[in-house]
Amino acid sequence: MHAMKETDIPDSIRCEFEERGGITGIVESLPDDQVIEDIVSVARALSDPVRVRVIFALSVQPMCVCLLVAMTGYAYSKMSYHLSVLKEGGLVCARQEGNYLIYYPTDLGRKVALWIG
Amino acid sequence: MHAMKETDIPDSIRCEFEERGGITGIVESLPDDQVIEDIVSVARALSDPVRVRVIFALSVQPMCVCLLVAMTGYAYSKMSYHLSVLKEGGLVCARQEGNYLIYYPTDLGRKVALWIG
DNA sequence: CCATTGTTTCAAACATTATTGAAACGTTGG
DNA sequence: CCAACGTTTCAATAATGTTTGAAACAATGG
Repeated sequence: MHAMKETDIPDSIRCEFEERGGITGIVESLPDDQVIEDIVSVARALSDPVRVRVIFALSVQPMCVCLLVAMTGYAYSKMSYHLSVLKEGGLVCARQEGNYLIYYPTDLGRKVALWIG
Repeated sequence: MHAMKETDIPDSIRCEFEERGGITGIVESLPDDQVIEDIVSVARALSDPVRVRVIFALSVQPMCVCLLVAMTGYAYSKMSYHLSVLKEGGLVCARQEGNYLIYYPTDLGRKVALWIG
């Protein structure tokens, strides 16, 4: 009879691997699903050059959409879309001032802009 | 004649905005394109839960693809694809050992795993 | 040399995101 | 109330990303 083997593992890592409790042990040491999802949504927000520029610009100073549009040359609808992705990722928010919407980074947005800078 | 106006700006930000050199000044203070692209490629690498789990797992300990496959239940080709995205983002690399490829985090990968954890 | 094992590559199907222009919404000033 | 302005929403299209299974590759052991 052949022994029941979990998975073949190269010698160089088997020992360390088993000390850590094998697959089960490692899986248990990973962050839970909610944390993973939060990381992913921030990462998604930063995974487009338009949005990275916008969040850097906003962390220099809050701006209305019309300024962002003037700065980038993009259409309003495009900018609006990207701002909404940044908002969903929790990186920016906005306050209304008269006819204008002024976007600015959240605390998280500021932290992230510092990290990646 | 109507004056040539750059863009209408709400009062609450005009002053600060002009002190910073207007659009030109702000654009100049942004990171240059290459830096932005690097940020985007790291962010893209982290913008999928599979990959976030993999990079956490690898920073617990280096693993061959077969272990990652056993750990997640994904097909080899799928895992291989995600590993290649992580590699392009500069977060992981691999060394060959006999028949096995053992993936491990780069310095950047380790830093990132610490930050986001 | 052959068969096996671990891994990658490829092309096709599929799913998610991004871009566009037009229309709608809310606020302001006349 | 009406017109103008800043902004968002929507639906259609275009572009990217992801998944799948089959085939190819490279290293190992017989």
